[in-house]
Parts: sequence; structure tokens; C-alpha cells
Amino acid sequence: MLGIIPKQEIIHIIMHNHTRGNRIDLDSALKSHGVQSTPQRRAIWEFYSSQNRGITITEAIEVLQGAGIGQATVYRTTFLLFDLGLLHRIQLASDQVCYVALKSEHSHPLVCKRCHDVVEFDTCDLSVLEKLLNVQTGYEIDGHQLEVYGVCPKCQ
Amino acid sequence: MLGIIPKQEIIHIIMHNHTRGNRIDLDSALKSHGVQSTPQRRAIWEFYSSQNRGITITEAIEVLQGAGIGQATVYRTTFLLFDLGLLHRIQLASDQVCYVALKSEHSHPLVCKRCHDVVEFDTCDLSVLEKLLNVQTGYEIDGHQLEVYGVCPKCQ
DNA sequence: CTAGCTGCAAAGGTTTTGCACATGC
DNA sequence: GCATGTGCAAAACCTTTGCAGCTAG
Repeated sequence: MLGIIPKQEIIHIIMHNHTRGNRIDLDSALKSHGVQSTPQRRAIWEFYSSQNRGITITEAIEVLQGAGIGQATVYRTTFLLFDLGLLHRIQLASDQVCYVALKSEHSHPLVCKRCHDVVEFDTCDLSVLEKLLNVQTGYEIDGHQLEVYGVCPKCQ
Repeated sequence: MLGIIPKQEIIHIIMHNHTRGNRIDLDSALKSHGVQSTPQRRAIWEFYSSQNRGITITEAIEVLQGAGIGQATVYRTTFLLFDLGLLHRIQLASDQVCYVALKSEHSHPLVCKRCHDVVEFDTCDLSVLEKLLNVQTGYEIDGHQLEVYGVCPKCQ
């Protein structure tokens, strides 16, 4: 009963949910932080956005150098996008880190441990938890990072 | 009304909650994974456990070399402990990663963005979310990573 | 026009590795 | 006693930086 939803369908469901949230607009995101929109930045964002799996910096460099973008720029831009909250950073194995473009403004990745495919979800309600933590600890809560891990239907 | 709980008290509350969960026993954890318990591994675990804030590998190396432990061993052991699920890995700034020892088997860190102090909580109930994701996506869910960020009372 | 961005290549830092020796079981 | 773990130092790798030229606004 589980795992029989065709992949296409899943993507569709996910995309459908996303259209309810605010889609991310790179240019406004950059402008609102007072930094320029350049062809390189757009290309790098485009690349991350076009993948639905975690991308390591090394992979990104490899691909984007083919498009004539310098490795330093890939580093600089990836960190910039991460700092702006447009990329999600994911822990794979003990030492591997990869990035996924957020599709909507509040979303979390569900990552396949085997093939690293990622689907996103935005239906996490942690406001109650955050309130509780605030009362219990006195911390002024201002965000969370949630990643869920599993094995995708294809890999099961 | 918030932020007036003395730190001592907070730690107490947190520790008290933890005693309800299973405390972590390094030796059994190591043995159950078929790896040896050595003085170095115990010392490194001891060190992470004694801190209530995120520790970078560089900091760990610096301290533990004082105890005569080689840097390669610190790397190897830190990754081992992380792979065994005994250390939590935390993203600080865009490129800084640090580690925190889990106090009980299912716990999550609440991290101060300024001083990197960490308190842990185990009251997250994501089973409903995990079930939903399973049905929606066909993924076989087997874990999640949740980090909450904020500013601790001291830093406010 | 100018502040901000980029590519290049070198410097700097971090992580991994091979190997001889030591140690847990 | 032997498989596993460790320290050392070198190698490999990854990330950052300085700078001259380019470009977005």
C-alpha cells in the first residue's frame, strides 16, 4: 500500500503543495539584502533549483565551471544563498554536506539516505514546541532546522 | 515573565527530563557496533559530554592534544561517535560545524546563536508528521534531525 | 561612474592516509 | 595472539584570499 505512488505523482503532490506557499524569487531576495543580481548568481541558483537532490559544493563546482564560472564564485555564492536562507544545508554521511534549494519560504527536506533524492514539505508545526522551549529555557526562539531521513520508494 | 528562570534551574529541568530517557552508555554503544572501547575514545566522549555548547573539531583537537591524543584520532573518533548517533552535528554560521554530545537517546539541541550554548530537549513529537510524510511520499521514514535556534537569556 | 562582483592562481588550512607500534579482547 | 586502534608526519584535498579587470545599477 505504501511506495506505490508513482514518482511523477509524488513530485506533483509536492509541487502542488508548494504553490500554496510563497515561491522564492531570487532577485528580490538579493535586492532586499542589498546585494547585486549577476548572471553567475542567477546561474548558480538556477542550478541548485533544478536539482531535486542534495548537491555537494564539489559537484556544483564541477558542473558550473563548465559554464565558465570560477570555483571561488561558486563558494562565495553558495554561502551567500545559504546565508540568505535560500539553500538548505544537509548532513549526509559523517562528513558529507550538501545543499538543496528551498522551493518555498518555509520548507524542510525529506532526504533519501541511499540516493540523496530530496522532496520537500512545509507542513511542520513546531510553534507549540517553540513556545514551550521558550518558557522552559528562557531562550528567545527564532528558527529551527528540521531534516527528515528515510529511504525513497525507488531505493526500498 | 520569561527569561527569569535562573540558569541553574534550567539545567536542572533539562537534566531532570533527561533522566526519564535512557542515558547514553558509551561502552555498550561501542560494543553493540562491534568496535573497541579505548582510553582515547572514552576521553574524547568524556570531553564532548562535559561541554554544554557546540565544539568544533579544531577546538576538540586543541584540547585533546593536550591529553596526548593525536589529531587523526580526534577526527576518526568524532566521526565514529557521530555515526553511532552519540554526537549531534550543528550548523553555526554558513561554514562552521560543531558537535554536541547527546545526553539521552532521543534529544535535540536548542542552540544560542550568539554564544553557542546548547540545552537539549526531548519533547518533540514528530510521529504524526513522519506518518503523513510516509503516506504522501512513499518514503520509509527512519529518523529526523531537528535543531532549534535562538538567543539564550544571558545573551539577550 | 563607482561600488560591488568575478576569475585566476597562489596561499593557507583542514582532513585523510600509510605505516610502524601499541593495546583491547 | 591477532584484529583493531593509535600517533606521527606527509600527502591530498578543500577553502579562502589578493588582486586586476569587469559589470550592474
